[in-house]
Amino acid sequence: MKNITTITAAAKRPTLLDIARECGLSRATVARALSGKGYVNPQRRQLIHDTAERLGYRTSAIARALRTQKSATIGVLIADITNPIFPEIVKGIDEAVSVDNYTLFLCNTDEDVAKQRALIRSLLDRQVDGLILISQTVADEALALLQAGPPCVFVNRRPDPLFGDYIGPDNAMGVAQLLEHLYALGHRRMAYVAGPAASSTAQERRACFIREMARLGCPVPEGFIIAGSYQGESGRLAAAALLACAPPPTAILAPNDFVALEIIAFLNERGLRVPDDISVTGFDDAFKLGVGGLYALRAQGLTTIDQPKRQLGRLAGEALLKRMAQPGAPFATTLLPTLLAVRDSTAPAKS
Amino acid sequence: MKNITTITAAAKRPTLLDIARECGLSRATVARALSGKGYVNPQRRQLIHDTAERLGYRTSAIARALRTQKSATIGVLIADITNPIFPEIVKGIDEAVSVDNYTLFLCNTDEDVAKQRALIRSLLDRQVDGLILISQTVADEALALLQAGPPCVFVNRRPDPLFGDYIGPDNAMGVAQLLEHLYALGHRRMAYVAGPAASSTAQERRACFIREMARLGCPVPEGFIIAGSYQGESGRLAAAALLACAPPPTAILAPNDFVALEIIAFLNERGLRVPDDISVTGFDDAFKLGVGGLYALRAQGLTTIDQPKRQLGRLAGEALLKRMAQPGAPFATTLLPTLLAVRDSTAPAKS
DNA sequence: CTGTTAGCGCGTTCAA
DNA sequence: TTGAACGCGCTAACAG
Repeated sequence: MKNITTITAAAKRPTLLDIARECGLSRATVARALSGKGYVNPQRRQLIHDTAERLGYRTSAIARALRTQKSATIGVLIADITNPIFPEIVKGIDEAVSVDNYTLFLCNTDEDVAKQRALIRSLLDRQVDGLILISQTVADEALALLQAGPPCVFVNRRPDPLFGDYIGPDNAMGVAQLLEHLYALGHRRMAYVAGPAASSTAQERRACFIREMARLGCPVPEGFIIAGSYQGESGRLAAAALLACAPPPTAILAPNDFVALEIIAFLNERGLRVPDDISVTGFDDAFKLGVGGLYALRAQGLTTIDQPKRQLGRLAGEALLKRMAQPGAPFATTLLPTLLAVRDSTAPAKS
Repeated sequence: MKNITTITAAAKRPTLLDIARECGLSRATVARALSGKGYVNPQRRQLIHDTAERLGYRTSAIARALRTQKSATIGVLIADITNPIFPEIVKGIDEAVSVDNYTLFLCNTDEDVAKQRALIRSLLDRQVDGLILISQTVADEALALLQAGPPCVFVNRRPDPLFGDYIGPDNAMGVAQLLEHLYALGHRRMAYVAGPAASSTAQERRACFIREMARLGCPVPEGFIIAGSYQGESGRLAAAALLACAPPPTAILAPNDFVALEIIAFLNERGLRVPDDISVTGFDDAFKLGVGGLYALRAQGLTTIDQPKRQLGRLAGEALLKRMAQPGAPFATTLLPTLLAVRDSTAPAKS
C-alpha cells in the first residue's frame, strides 16, 4: 500500500508511460482509459485505473495545459487584499469557479499602474483562461494586453469602452438610499466626498449624488463636493474643507467606510459629535459593522450601504465560466441591488 | 507601432519559431539570445531582441515549466480569506516572493479536510515550486502528499513531526503578556477559552496559560479552561459555562478576537459590563482595533495580542525562497515577538 | 478496441 | 557561434 520510495522526499511523479509499462500497454490506451474518452477494453480499463491508483498517478496540469492550451486557471486582480471587501468578493468567485475545478491566481495591484501591468503580463504568460478584475482602473498598455487576451469580467470598476461582462453594485440605488434616509431625517445640506477620479464607480456615485440632490430639491452649495480618494487619509482633508464652509453641511457622505471612519475621527477631534452634531455615512459595509460585529463593546455602528460582496463575486465567477464556454455571446452587465444599513452615525438634523 | 491584428481578440501569441523565421535564424539561437545564456553574435542578438519586442513576444510560462520542471508558482493555503489576519499575512508573503517573480496560487481550505486535500492535490498537479500553509492542520493523506512534494513552510500551526520551516508568533510570550497585564490589574481568577484541539498553536497557548498561571501563583479552578474553537459562536457557549462557575472568573482570555467579541456581546446581554464587571482579552489584533481604526465612533478597543502579521508572511516567503534555493539546509523555526495592545476591555479586578 | 505518430513551446545537449 | 535534434508529459488524429 505505502510506497517505500515516499520515504525520501520529492520522488519523481509517475507519468502515463510508467503506467503503460507497468500494464504492458501503450500510453495512448492509458490516456484514454484515464480520461474516460474513447473506447478501451473494460478489463484493461480496470487494471489501468488500479495501477494508476497504486502508483499515485496524477495527470500533470502543465503538460495538459501546454497541449490543450487551457490552463484551468483564472487570474484575479484586486486592489488591496487587506481591504475587507475584496476577500469577501474573492470568496464568492472561489465558490463559483471551484465547481469547475479552476484554480485562482490572486494578485494585488495596490492601485499601482506598473504593478498592474506586470501582473497582467505574468498572468497572460501563464495562460490563464480568464481574468476577473476587481476595482481596477486599467489603461494604456495594460488595456491593450487585456483586449488581446482571454475573456475578462469586471467587478465594480469598468473600462470604457467595456470589453467584457460587468458586475457591480447599483450605485445609483445606494446613493439614493442614503440621501433619502438623510432627507427623511430632515437633512438638506448634504456634502459629498468623492472617490478617486480614475474610478468609474466613484464617478458614477458622484453623478448620482448630484442628480439625486436635484430630485430632492436640495441645492448643492459651492464646495460641498470634495475630490477625495478611497484612502482614509483623504477623509480628514475633506472634513476640514467642509467644516470651513459657512454654513457647513449637516451630513457628509463618504465614498467608503474607511474614509467615513476617518472623517468621524477628525470631527471628534474638532469637538463635534457624530451623529448628534453631524451625520456621516459610509459605503460598502466593509467591516460588517452590525450587531455582534466589531462594535460589540459598544453597540455603535456606521450607517452605510451594504454591497452584496459575496454575491458580486459569485456572479462574476459564473459570468466568466459562462463566457469561457460561450466566447461569442454579447457582454452582460449586472447591477446588484444595495442595502441601506441604518446604524448609529446618522441622526435627525439639528434645526 | 500598433498591431492591426489586435483589433480582433485573442490573436495567437508569437513563439520562438515566429521570431526565428522573422530573423532568418533557428529557434535555438533565438532562445539563447533571449535567455541570455550561451553565445550569440551581438548583432543578431540585438536584432532578435528588437523583433521579439516588435512582435510582443513573451515566453510561455507553461512550456518553460514543462521543460524545466519549475513553475515559478507558490501555493498558499489559508483557512479563511475572510478572517482579516490572513490577508495581512498573504500580503507579507507576496512582498517577499514577488521580488523573485513568483506568482501565488491562493486557496481557501475553510478548515475542511476534504477541501484541503483536494487543493493540495490540485496545487501539486500544477507543480508549485513550494507551499506555504497558514494555520493548517494537516493529516493523513494530505500529510503524505506534502511530504512527497516540494518544500513547505508552515505559518502558525505546525505538523508534528515538522517537515519544513516554521514561522509563528511567540505564543508563550503573548499569553504571558496578557496574564501579567491582568495580574498587575489585580486579577487572580483568570479563565481560558481554548482554541480547537487540532490547532498546534491553540494547544501551545493552552499549555502556556497553565504554566504561566502556576508561575504567578494563581490556581486554575475546575472548569476555568474551556474547550472552544476559533468561531465566534463558541465564545457564547464558553461564556455561559464560565458564568455558571461559582465564583465566576474576573477575567477571560479568548483564543482570538472573534471569540472575544462574541464573549463580550454575550456578557452584555447578561447585563454584565466589560471591563467594569469582567475583563476580556483577545488574540491576533485581527481588526487593528486601535485609535483611528474601526472603533472611531467610540474610542473603545479590545485588549489583545498583536501578532506581527505582515512580518510573519514576509518571513515565511523569504524562508521558502531560501529553501527552494537550498533544499538541503536544516529546517528553521522562527518565533516572532508579540505585542500587548492594552485597550478598553480590561480593567482592575472588582475587589 | 489499440498502437503509432505528431505536435503544444521551450531549453539544452551535441555536432558542425 | 550556430543549427539540428531530442524530450518535458500530455492529447488527439489516424491507421490498424
